[in-house]
Amino acid sequence: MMMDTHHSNKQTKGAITKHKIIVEARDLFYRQGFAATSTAQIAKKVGVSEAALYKHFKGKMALLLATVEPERPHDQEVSYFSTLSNLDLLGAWTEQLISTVFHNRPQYTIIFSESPRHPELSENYIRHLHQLTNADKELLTRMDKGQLPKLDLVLFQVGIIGSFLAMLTHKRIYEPTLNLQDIPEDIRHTLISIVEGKLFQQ
Amino acid sequence: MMMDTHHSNKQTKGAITKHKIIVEARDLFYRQGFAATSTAQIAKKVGVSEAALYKHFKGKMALLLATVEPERPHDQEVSYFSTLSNLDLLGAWTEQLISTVFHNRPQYTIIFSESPRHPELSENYIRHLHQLTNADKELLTRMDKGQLPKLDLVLFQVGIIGSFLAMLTHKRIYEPTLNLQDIPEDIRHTLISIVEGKLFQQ
DNA sequence: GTCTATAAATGGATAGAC
DNA sequence: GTCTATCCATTTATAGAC
Repeated sequence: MMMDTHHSNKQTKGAITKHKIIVEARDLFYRQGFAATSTAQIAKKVGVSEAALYKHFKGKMALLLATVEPERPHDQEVSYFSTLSNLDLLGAWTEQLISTVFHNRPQYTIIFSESPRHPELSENYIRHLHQLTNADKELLTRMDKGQLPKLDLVLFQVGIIGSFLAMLTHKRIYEPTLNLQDIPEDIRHTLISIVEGKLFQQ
Repeated sequence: MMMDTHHSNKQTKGAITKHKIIVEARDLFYRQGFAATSTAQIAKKVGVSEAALYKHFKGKMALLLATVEPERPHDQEVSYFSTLSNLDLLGAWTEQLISTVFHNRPQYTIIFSESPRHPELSENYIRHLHQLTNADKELLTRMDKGQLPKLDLVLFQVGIIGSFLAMLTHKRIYEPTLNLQDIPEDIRHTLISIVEGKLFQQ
């Protein structure tokens, strides 16, 4: 009845089904939005009955929460970041951030678009955004030492992610054929330039 | 039956009702999202029956389209912008952009969040974003002359707006008591610094 | 132009058999 | 753990009276 949520390896039949449900629900929430997606549609896509779906999740809301767990970025060693110049550190920080967001687009898109309506989601959101990577820590250290100007890193991060997701959406709308396997070069360039402060520098 | 949609002055009773419907629907779409808002809820808030609502709009979709018409920014004279230094022009451009977005938050929020799902909305979106202000034109002129680096202005604009809306949402979530009558200073500062390229400049 | 009443379909969620 | 069948509230939208 409780399923083996404490296992990360999906071995039992039930766990496999549960995982499938999460994957398909995430895809639908991402593409159609939470409210516009019905549990019937999810069940159909997974190939199970709605009743089965409700054995794995208490409700649609519990399912939403399960779909937004982002994977951690491939974090580098602290020592690596500490060797970088300010500019290179900022570049590496940005690269890591947008790479993480890009490879977890569905999760981030769902969180950013549904958070205002679902406070439960915000908790998840801050839990991840506030979890500092080594690049974050190195940035904060240098801000403390006065080597970099101080700013609200979380707010800035939110801004960068919001900007990134908006540009990706824009491109998808006007180039529907676009295959988004890699981060489009113009978007990457714009973001890196923004962070490194050379957007309108001559 | 067709109402006087060609008049901008809301004089007749029907037109007043129609305007009220748009205002209340916009507010609900903004706060709850399109899919999560029912026509019954809108009608109740306006104080009319659903049937009346459907006399003014063919369907929920037509109503959505009616809610996202942004007002034009208070555009300055070209001569004003042409006197500015590059940095001041960028500052003025950003100020005008975020001011327009801020005072039409519901419209921009709805457009940005619902566009991926509703292609009809995208047309509206590009119609407005592509409509160049005088500040836009001056920027493009200087890019052409090589006085400023060239970049995709629309994509950049989308990025700035996405960033702005995300930061506003972030603040609203973590400071629910916040009275958003003016643009929060930290957000304005972050955006201006981004555009002027002095975010991490020392 | 606005109402009441209602159609017709779909929404989330559960009971109970296997 | 999964199914069929079903409950009941809500959904968009319309018919027809006033």
